[in-house]
Amino acid sequence: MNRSDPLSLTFLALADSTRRTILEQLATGDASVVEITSAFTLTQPAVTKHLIVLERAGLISRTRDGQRRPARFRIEGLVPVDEWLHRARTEWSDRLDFHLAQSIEASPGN
Amino acid sequence: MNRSDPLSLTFLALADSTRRTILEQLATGDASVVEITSAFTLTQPAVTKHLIVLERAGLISRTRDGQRRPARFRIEGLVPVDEWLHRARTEWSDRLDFHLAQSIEASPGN
DNA sequence: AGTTTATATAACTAGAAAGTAATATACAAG
DNA sequence: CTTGTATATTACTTTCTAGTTATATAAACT
Repeated sequence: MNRSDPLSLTFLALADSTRRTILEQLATGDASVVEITSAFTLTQPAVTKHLIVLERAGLISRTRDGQRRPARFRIEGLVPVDEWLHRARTEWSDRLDFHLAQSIEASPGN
Repeated sequence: MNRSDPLSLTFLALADSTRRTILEQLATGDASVVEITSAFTLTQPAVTKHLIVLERAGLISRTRDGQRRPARFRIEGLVPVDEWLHRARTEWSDRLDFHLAQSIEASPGN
């Protein structure tokens, strides 16, 4: 298997503190590439690349404002991650509980 | 910034469908390297490497059973991700709502 | 039209990640 | 103590990622 499926792309986009910080900044409002760049010790092309990663992950959209192309946080992009986590916490922990119970039943003294 | 902080390590570990499948398998109970390997078309060293990535991310622990070193799913390892997501969904969406409200207030007709 | 400003693209480098085959280690069992 | 089995490690290759500088494109402004 590889890491080019949508969920992997989203997890991958989040696996970088620079990109998470960009999302945090975007939560305060849309921001242009120049504005985002000024928050880091990074060059403009580096920021543009991060935005491409975030966009492919569905975590931002790009708009148009004159010659600027501001980025906008897409909170819906987090839904698949949220759903995966929810499954892990519910279904899986059920199963974990089940197997734990089995072990206890099978243990000496039962 | 880089991607060696704990949260990035966890997101990175999850950004691979093979590793997510391993976690899913472990949710049905502990499994040895050989058992995990048999579920994939991968060599044993490749699986060992994936387990190391999952362990560094805090998502599994390794136990000892004779010559086997079964892996065990650590559901607690998901807590930091869960917290990050929760912050994003609550605080951030509050701020997003706030800025949206500001835009509406500032718009012509108000 | 020419200049400035914002963003994107190209070409490149350095380092990390995922995989392999081959080998070493460690424990179990005759 | 030798053999078999489970896992780890080493050495290597390939691909991907993040960053750079330099340049191209595109819109805005005189």
